[in-house]
Amino acid sequence: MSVTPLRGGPAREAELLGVVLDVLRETGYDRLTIEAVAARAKAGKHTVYRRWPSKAELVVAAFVNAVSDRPVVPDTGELRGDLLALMESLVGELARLGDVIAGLVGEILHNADLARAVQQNYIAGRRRLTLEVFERAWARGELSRSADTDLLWQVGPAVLFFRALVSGEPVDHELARRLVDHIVLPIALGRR
Amino acid sequence: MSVTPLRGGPAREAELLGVVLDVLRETGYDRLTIEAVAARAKAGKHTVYRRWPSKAELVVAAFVNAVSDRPVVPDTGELRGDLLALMESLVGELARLGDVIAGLVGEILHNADLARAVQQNYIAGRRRLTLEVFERAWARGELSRSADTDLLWQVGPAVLFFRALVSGEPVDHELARRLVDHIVLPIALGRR
Amino acid sequence: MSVTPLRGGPAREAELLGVVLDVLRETGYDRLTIEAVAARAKAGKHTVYRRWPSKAELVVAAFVNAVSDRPVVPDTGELRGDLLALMESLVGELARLGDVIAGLVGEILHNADLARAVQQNYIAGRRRLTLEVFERAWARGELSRSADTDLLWQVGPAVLFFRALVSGEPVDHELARRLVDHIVLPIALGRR
Amino acid sequence: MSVTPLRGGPAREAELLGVVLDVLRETGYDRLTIEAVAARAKAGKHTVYRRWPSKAELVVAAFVNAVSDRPVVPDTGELRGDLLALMESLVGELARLGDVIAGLVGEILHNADLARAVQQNYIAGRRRLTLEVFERAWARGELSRSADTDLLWQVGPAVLFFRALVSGEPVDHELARRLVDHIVLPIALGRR
DNA sequence: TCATAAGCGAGACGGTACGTCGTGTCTTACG
DNA sequence: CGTAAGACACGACGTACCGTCTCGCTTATGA
Repeated sequence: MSVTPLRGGPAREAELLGVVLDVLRETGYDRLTIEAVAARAKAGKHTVYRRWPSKAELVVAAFVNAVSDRPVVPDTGELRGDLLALMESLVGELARLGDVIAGLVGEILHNADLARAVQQNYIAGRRRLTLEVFERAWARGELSRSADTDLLWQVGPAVLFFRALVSGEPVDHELARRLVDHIVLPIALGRR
Repeated sequence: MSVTPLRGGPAREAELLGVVLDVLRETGYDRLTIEAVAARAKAGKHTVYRRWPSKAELVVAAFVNAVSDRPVVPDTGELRGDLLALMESLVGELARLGDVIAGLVGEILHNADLARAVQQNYIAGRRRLTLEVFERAWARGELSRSADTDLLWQVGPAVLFFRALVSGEPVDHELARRLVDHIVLPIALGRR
Repeated sequence: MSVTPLRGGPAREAELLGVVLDVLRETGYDRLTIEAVAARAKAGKHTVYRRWPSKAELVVAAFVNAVSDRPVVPDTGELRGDLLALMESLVGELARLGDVIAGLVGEILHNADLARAVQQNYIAGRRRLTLEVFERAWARGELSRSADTDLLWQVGPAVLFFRALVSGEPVDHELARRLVDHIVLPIALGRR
Repeated sequence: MSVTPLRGGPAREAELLGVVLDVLRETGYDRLTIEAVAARAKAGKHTVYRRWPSKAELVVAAFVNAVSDRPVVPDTGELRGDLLALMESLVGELARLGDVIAGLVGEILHNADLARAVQQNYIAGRRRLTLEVFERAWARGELSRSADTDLLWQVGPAVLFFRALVSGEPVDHELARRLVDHIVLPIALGRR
């Protein structure tokens, strides 16, 4: 007379996506195998295919699931503090999800659905967050009227991505600080 | 008095790498198949494997081959012109090789050899080129003494990559100009 | 209340083995290819390899399957009739399975498992059958007490094999009759 | 006007054929590889292919070469002695060339050239030898007028082949003696 | 005496088959 | 019913041989 919950249901789903992240970290996107994911999760392949029809969608789901707990907009009362907080959260995110993002990059150009998913579930959020920070600075009178914020917002993320995924240089607190103090903040404030 | 190539040797090699670029553009890294490359080049699989032991090394070779004709250092006599020329050459490169680079990104984190190859054959060259531009500007007295050139050089490439590979926004002349005029040049000159 | 076969299981198996016989007849053992068998049966290679791990075992299985419906012991009430019946069944078997047996011969010396399989699944049965015929003849008082039946039983099969597989001479009813009347029967009866 | 010997010519040829026998003995016909033969003989593949255009012809050549020193017709003055000598030489031959013959058997049915080569270079010789023995016995008055010599001559070889190549039973002096004393000689002499 | 041609070892080449593994679909048996 | 398990047709993996083909190198005259 007990209610039978849909066996595992959403919990099982999260479990599977967690396994996807693990496998991605260990082997990379190209060598990730749906069979391996199912095996490690002690699931049948059908249970995976029923939910996500392809490797790309599976990995996107894992990615979206992992970034869905969006960081709260920081509000330190000062542009520099807000920017540093944003950069720090990105640094942490890259440490956790660098592999996932790297794998997705290879697909984005050949998969419009994936491109849209990343754009809407990830980029847009980051952009929004940073623009809010700029808006608050504008309201406080900190922001230079000439700052190209639509370009400026992505300088920080872009450099972090570039170093993490392409050039292989370290991505850490010190880098975040240099980016803010030597590039983003001077441009935003309109002075060097 | 003609040089006798070792039975098609280097010529065949370039031919194969050209096919790799074609296939990459059409299908992306993940779905690139050595069998498909061999078939399209009317080569036996062994002919491919003899030269490049894995898909990753094959694609790296295609990439290195495609970028090996390095752009000459531009010298317009003015920092802005030099930076614009650098950005323009990058824009063109991304149009030609965006897919290849995207594919490589997914592997870099899991393949130290590949990371090194990209670093040495690509990143280092771009970095050198840009730093030379900064040095000439310094010699001309254009460059601010406080500019963090070691970070600054990669702002342009990073944003271009970010937009081309991740956010999917357009990468064109206008973007190159905005990057130079709104971000890189102000920081380099030390004024807004 | 019907027996549910395991998804095509045994039926598919017999189908595959039939294809093996066809291919053997057309091309011979050396040129038989597992890929060709799978293709002709519209099966994946895995479906073949799952059941038989090597070409030799596959061919043995096809052979055993083809001879598994053992001929009934003939009982004509007279030694000559029994022997003729045995020879005739052999003649037919050689017509059907000569190629298969020929292929196996090349492997028997280098494959103990195969040797045992042929010995137990084929030779032993033929031997048993013939010795029963001799026993009945003995019971009837037809058989010479000095007949070396352990050697004699294989004279017929040996000559048929020799002609079918080695010397290429015809193997037919007339040969069977000559073998019985000129060799085996005289020795068995103890008179010429 | 001397004939130019093809460098190393016949000697190298015999050497290669010797290697073929070795490889056959070790691996069997099906797994014999022209590449392996060439490698072991430190020869280029071309050197092998120049002389023998296929595996079957190569092996036939090795076989013919190995049996080309035909045994002299024994003449012990008595049918039993002659037959024993013939059988003994066959027993030895099977020990040396069983593998080669086994391999050939698998091809004979699908290769008319091979069939003819074996027939002419091997079977015919054996047959001739044995019939001569029977003729001498006839001349001496030993042979029954009713003996079917055309069939009888191959009883011995057939049983030896059958046991060596198919049933795997031992082939030795004792077997040779039993064959002569219990089968061939009684039939030949027309008494039991 | 020397080029010169042939045989040679070596091995690259375009292919085919190997035996393994992953794909995405489907079926079975269980709880 | 949703699931774990895994068979299935398919096709790519990376390796090994196929039979053809060029390479240089030797070697042995016959110009």
